[in-house]
Amino acid sequence: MLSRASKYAILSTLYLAEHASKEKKMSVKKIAEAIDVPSPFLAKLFQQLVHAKIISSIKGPKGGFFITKKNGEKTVCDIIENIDGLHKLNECFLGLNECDGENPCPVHFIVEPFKRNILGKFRDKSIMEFSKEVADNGRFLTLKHLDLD
Amino acid sequence: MLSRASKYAILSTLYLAEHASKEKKMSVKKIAEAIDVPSPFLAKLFQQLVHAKIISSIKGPKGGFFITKKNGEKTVCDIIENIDGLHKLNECFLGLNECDGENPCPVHFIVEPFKRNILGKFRDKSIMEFSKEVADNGRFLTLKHLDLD
DNA sequence: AAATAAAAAGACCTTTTTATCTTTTATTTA
DNA sequence: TAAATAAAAGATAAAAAGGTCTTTTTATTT
Repeated sequence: MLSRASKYAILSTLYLAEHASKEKKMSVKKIAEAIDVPSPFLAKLFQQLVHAKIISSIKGPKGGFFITKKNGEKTVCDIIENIDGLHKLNECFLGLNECDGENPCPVHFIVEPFKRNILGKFRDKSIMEFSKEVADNGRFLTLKHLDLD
Repeated sequence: MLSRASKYAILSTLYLAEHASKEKKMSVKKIAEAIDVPSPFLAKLFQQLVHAKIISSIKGPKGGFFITKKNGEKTVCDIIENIDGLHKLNECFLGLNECDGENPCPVHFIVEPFKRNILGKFRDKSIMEFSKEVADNGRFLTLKHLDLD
């Protein structure tokens, strides 16, 4: 449904939102290590996110990435739109070109409510709100293998 | 979520279930045309499905693919398992390695019920039952651009 | 038996996605 | 102002997915 690129972008943006600010910028390398994604790949993604004004960056020593108040008003939808394109979230689960209430695929009425639900979540909550929720609930965002015992 | 290969395999198996039988076998070419998928690619997929005893085939003139009563007892889950592997249906929506009720990703509680739902549908209904449902509801299974006006 | 039709098998090609490497540019600090 | 640091930009490489082609095998029909 989502490409790995979008997933990386979402996770690292949420990570940024929680852990960085204009006063505490973070380098790609640190973020990549924290959530365990390949750092040159993440660097590329961040270029796109900066371009789309979803995150901010400053070059040079003490530089890095961070999220401004304005950035934080963007949504996860904006991330997906800029990396994968929103259609990726809307495609028919079985790949039919025309699949809607009028002409549904065999699983349309199972998939459709889910899509509406997740799209709503991604569109109606700002990244800052989303990030706050994640932090409040103590959720991890890393791809690392957690050692829970 | 599902690869194109799995989607092709599901659609064409359901198509077979509805339109072919031991008495009326169908060639790859005809099926590929009917649902508009690349026929050499479908041929490859069908090899795997025959191997997994999800569909049957006879070589030579008047040969082709069809579904026996025994075949029809298999499920869509079986198809997915043989083409993509079932894990594809179970992966975390945001790509986290460990994502469950104990340690949920930010959208886990939206995604999990949906996954249970669709997995149930794919596992508890046989291909024959599934196909009957599709036929009864007059659903189309083609990837073609339908001319509805 | 020969011709033919269809699937099986396997090699091969193309495109997309994922990932890396190198060079350039901007910023800071000593 | 030089050295160091970090992102930007762009070229390249590797892997996976998607798709095609050719040859072989099997079965049927004439």
